[in-house]
Amino acid sequence: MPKRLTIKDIARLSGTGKSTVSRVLNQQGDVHPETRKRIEAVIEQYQFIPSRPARSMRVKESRVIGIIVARLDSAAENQAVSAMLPLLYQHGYDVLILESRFSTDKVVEHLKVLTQREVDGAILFSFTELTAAMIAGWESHIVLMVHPCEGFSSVCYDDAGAVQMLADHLFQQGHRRISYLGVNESDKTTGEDRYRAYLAACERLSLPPLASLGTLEYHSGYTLAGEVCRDGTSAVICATDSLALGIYKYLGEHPEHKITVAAIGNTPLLGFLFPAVITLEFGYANAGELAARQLLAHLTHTAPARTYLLTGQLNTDIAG
Amino acid sequence: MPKRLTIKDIARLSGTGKSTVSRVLNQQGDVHPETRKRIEAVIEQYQFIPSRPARSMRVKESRVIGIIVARLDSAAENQAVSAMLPLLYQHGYDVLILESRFSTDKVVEHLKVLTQREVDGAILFSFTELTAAMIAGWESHIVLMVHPCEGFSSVCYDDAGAVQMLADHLFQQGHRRISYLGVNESDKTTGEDRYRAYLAACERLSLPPLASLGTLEYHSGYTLAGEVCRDGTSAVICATDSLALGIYKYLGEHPEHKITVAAIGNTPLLGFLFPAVITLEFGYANAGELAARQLLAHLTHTAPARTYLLTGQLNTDIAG
DNA sequence: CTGTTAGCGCCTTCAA
DNA sequence: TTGAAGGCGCTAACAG
Repeated sequence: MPKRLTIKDIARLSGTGKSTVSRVLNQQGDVHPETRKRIEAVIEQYQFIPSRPARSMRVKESRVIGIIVARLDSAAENQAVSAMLPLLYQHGYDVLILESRFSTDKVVEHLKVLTQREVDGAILFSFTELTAAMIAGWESHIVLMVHPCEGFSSVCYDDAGAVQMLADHLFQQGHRRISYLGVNESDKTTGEDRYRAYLAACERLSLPPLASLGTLEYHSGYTLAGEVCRDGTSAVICATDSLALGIYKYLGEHPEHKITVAAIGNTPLLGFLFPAVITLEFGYANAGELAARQLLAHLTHTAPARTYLLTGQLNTDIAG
Repeated sequence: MPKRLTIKDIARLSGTGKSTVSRVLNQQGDVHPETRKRIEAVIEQYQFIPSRPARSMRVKESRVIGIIVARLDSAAENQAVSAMLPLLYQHGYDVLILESRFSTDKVVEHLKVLTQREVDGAILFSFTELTAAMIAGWESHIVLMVHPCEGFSSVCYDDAGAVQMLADHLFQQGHRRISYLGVNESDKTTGEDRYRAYLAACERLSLPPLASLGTLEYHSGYTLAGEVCRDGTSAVICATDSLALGIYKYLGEHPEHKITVAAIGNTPLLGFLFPAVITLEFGYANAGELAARQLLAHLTHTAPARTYLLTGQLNTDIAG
């Protein structure tokens, strides 16, 4: 056990005082270039790393940020988190990951824990039921994902634009019976917003709407598939890639239907199993990076709250 | 800003000294029941939480543990991690999650970071290339997942037993041509161990082996499917659930084959899309919990290194 | 430009 | 059983 060195040690080793060492460590104040070199050499030689707890205690900032995901096993959230981590670590922050499972209770509980842990900031994957009141007090050091909220920074997806893009694309391909398989409107973005956009698209393109709304799971897609694959439907837009998987299962059992499937999402599996699918994906990684940067901005110079709206990208690899 | 209280404050508030408060906080030493009650009341009333940095500094233990996963988006790893988190948090540990992407370089780098952060322990999702040398020094406070290592605690899966179980099951169902779709032997557990077990099973059951080895991705399963779906093969064992997805894609395009698919893994998607699949799953959540408990054991009372070998469970919902 | 000093909040002797 | 005192490693005045 080499017993970690302290700044006092390296002060002695480089023949200076603690404060000078501290100054070069935090690159603040003026230090004579030569003394600096000398100190840096010693630091390098002994691989000295200042103690975080000691620094935290003194400075009253933990250098920790919390991330509350809805589900640890969500592909989209995972991609976003993967993009955040390197950035945050790189800026010297530790990251605590918590899971809400879409429970507002869990969120407020986690937020309380994060407060107790004195974290410097947080990134929260939000959802419909979450109200501004639940995150009150965090405005200056939190960024929301997916769901915006007045007065808070957030990075969200352009749900309406996505459905619109999908509908237009299918229309251009000649489809005149485009139905929609979605999610219950109680979910604001994935449910209501996307459904509304579908209805609007039908209106705009003068198409007869045919839709069915269920839950997020692929089971729901399978169950509801029959309701949208009829009346001469030639294409269906799915609010979610898992829903599309459900439909494909249905189509596999009902080969008489010749239907084009389009979906929002980016499970690579979907495109692999069913190459004909048309997919629109938001850049989740990109979103994560944006969120992390915005949070960092909040933490360094008090930046104003800002909302990013990410637009999707069409993905029609195989289908002509 | 209510400005956090310190133990000094609550000492004053409860009319005692700092040390007494500290004693009840750490439930150590003898404290008069009455004084204790009084202090606890104040603590409760003000929702007092002692400062972690201050405690860490004094006690020289960070109460942080690191988890290095191979891939953030691995379903199996996610399940395991989900099980660890609550346990660890519950015991007062913060958790840092890092991603290795199967790179030994990343692992040693992360391990170094964890050392610098003075974490108390770590859980590492290991893989073939990882050698004992790379994790030297961690023996007393690390637990490995998936791959065992001499002198270190680990929780692993009984790969050989799993393949054996699958083979026996298929044999009992009357299959006499059972082929194998696996992973390159350069991967010790998923590759070599499972393949060897398949060969052994063939030997034992006097069946002619027919196997093909590729990579972990489902693309590989699709590509190699043709090589194992012939010579009268009636069933194929897949080393991995993703491989099974590849086979199913192939089978979908070659309906002339009537083949039973069995696989190790538990992607719920697989069973949903192809209910006839026979699946053997290790309890990943269970594994995670075990690992967390073992690490906690190491951290509290220096427990001896120990290896857990988890056996799988057959899953044949639909298939008769 | 640099060293000295004084705590940050907590735990741990050491007396009382 | 309890309080006072000391110091963990670091930063931020404050003198030089």
